[in-house]
Amino acid sequence: MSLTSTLVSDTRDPHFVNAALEDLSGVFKALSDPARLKILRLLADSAAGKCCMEGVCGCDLETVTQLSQPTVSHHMKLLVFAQLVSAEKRGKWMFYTLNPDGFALARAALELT
Amino acid sequence: MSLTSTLVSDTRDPHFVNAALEDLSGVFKALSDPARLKILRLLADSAAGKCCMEGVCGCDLETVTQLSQPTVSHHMKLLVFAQLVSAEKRGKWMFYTLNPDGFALARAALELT
DNA sequence: ATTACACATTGACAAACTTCAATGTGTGCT
DNA sequence: AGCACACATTGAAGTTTGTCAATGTGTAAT
Repeated sequence: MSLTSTLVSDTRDPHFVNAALEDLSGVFKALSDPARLKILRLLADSAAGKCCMEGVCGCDLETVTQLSQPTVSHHMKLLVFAQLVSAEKRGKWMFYTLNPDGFALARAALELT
Repeated sequence: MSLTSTLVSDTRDPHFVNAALEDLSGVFKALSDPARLKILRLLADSAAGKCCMEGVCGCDLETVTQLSQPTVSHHMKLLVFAQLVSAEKRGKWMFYTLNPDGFALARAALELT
């Protein structure tokens, strides 16, 4: 079952509720690290006002976050898995852009108040 | 600085940005555990349609989450600290209700897409 | 081919997290 | 006073997470 499919599932079905809870905790876990939040903010800022789907490459994220290359790679893997970020390989570089899917799931889950 | 004060701060001020990032990661961390998500969902459901500010007591949360009393107490402490939940002592019981502040902060942070 | 670069993976380690048993604190009842 | 109940705190065990050095993989240039 995909992450997004749980969004439109019958939330009274215990199976879907639990699945959604698992996916949700993964999304929020991905959001729960300062380094990853900084990365997301950078991706959001770089996306604004530029031409279509440019993205930010991994090596730039190393300099911004002051983290090692394996650590950045690890963080991006989590963000992509949580569908908060999309990754696209172009030549030697990986370009990252925000993925609305994870954000939509998180936002929907926060509609409790 | 309080959690909510960062909501209305100038987000271009690096000091406030970093403070907000720290608080944010705390809120999302509080949201990143399945047991705590289940608790929040229960609080939301119990709040709907009932008379003003009744709340759910801790002992009921033990039975719902199938967790020990110290574990539930630990989770509630985190949720209250993240301002996702408000706690009120009435007699022997602690009554918990959703706190909109933490949810508002989280929602505001997700407005990146 | 060789070199250089960007990224992924592995292994390891310290820190943080989740959980519970044991114990402490406060409240209300008899 | 004494007891029972609800919750908090402490201490400990097992798991997960964040981080980096070392190494592997793939791409583009010389």
